[in-house]
This record gives sequence, C-alpha cells and structure tokens, in this order.
Amino acid sequence: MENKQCLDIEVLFELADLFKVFGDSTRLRVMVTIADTEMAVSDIADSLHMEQSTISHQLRVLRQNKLVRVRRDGKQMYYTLDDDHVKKIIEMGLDHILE
Amino acid sequence: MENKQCLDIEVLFELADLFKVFGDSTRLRVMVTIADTEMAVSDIADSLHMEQSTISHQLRVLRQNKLVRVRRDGKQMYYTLDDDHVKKIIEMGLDHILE
DNA sequence: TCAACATATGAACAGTTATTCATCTGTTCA
DNA sequence: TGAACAGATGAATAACTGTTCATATGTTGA
Repeated sequence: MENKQCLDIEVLFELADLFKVFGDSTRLRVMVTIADTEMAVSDIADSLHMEQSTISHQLRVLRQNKLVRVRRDGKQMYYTLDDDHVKKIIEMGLDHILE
Repeated sequence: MENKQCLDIEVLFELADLFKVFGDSTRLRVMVTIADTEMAVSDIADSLHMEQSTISHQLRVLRQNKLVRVRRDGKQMYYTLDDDHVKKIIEMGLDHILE
C-alpha cells in the first residue's frame, strides 16, 4: 500500500462505495455482459432473463458510479463498460477466487 | 475479459460475495490498517476509534473470506492481511477513484 | 398528432447487514 | 485456582438495498 497517507477516512468511504457497486451479482452480470460490446437495455434484460426495470435500475447505479457509458440511438439506449479499469477490477477479483 | 466462458452465474455470485466484503468502510479500514503489519484486535479498535466487538465481528467476516491471517500470542490475536492479492484489489479500486 | 415502443423512475416490500450490548470462552500470572 | 484481561459470539435493532409493480418520459413512424 504505497500511498498510505492518502488513505484517510473519506477516501476509504468512497472506495467502499465503489466496491459496493461490484458487490451485487446482477450488476456484475450486466458489466460482464456489456464488457466487450454495446447493448440495449432490453437485450441485456433478455440475455440475463431479468426484468427490464431491474436492469434499468442497476444501470443507473452503474451510470452514477461512472462505470458505464450510454449512447442513445432512436428509442434505444446502448450501454457499454466505461473503461478497462473496470475489467481489471473484475479480473483481480476473479484471480482471487479462481486461484 | 479473457476467460469469459468461465464467468457463469455461480462464479459471478461468488465474485459478488467477495466484493461485498470490500464494500464496507470499516472492513476496508481494518484491511488497510493491518496491510503492512500484524496487529491485535484491541489495537485495531483503538486505532480506528471503534468498539472491540465491532472489529471482532468484521474480522470474522474477513477470516471467513480468507482475507486475513491470525496468530495467537498469549491472550492476544494478531491479524494481518492474507496476501498481496488483497492489496492489489484495493489499489485497483483506488486507481479508479483517484484518477 | 397519436399509437407503439424503449427506457426511466417512484413507491412499497422483503431480505440483508453493521453495530451495540451482554455474555461467554480462553489465556495468563499471582 | 481464581482474578484479570483479550477476544469471540448471539440476539436485537436500525438502516440499507434489490426487486417488483405501476406509471411516466421520450422517441419513432404513420
């Protein structure tokens, strides 16, 4: 932990909030689903066999945390992962689990 | 996401459970506190100005998820982070926040 | 403009979780 | 052996969170 002096309470609260977002299987599944491709909300929902509303609610959480990018095309909203950072965090977690 | 075929529902549930552990500021603070040093429970509690019971409960969660190691020395239990994996996950998250 | 469609959103509910208090277990040393 | 101490744990509670239902917003094409 090289930047330990930066790790005051506030930063750790923020960090906890970030990890909270990853700590839900629905959000994780959405993130993996749109990791390498843009997808419309209802297609994500279909793909995961979940309700449109559920996915929409969770996409909002991902949006608020800047983990996804959105683009409107007509009636549809296309979501994709924001950056490779997010993938890296997921892969780090997988490494820990699959070791 | 290179091992995408491994990312079935079960693994993602496990992964979510792992991130849930990181998604609490108390646990995060405990992890950072014992990242580079062994510490007894009451010293962690004092250092964070929290109750012994609170820390003990959270250390149990960390233990159950194999994120910390324990060693008894007399009446005291000395905790430390289990491996560098855990630090890496925290640092990845910090990178995302502090960018 | 209006019907049809895609998505977003608010309220309600159920399930989960962190903290506290009280108490118990286990260790030391006198 | 027993008092003092460190830590663990169960129960209770308050706060939080994910999902669902119903509905609202916004876009398209006729």
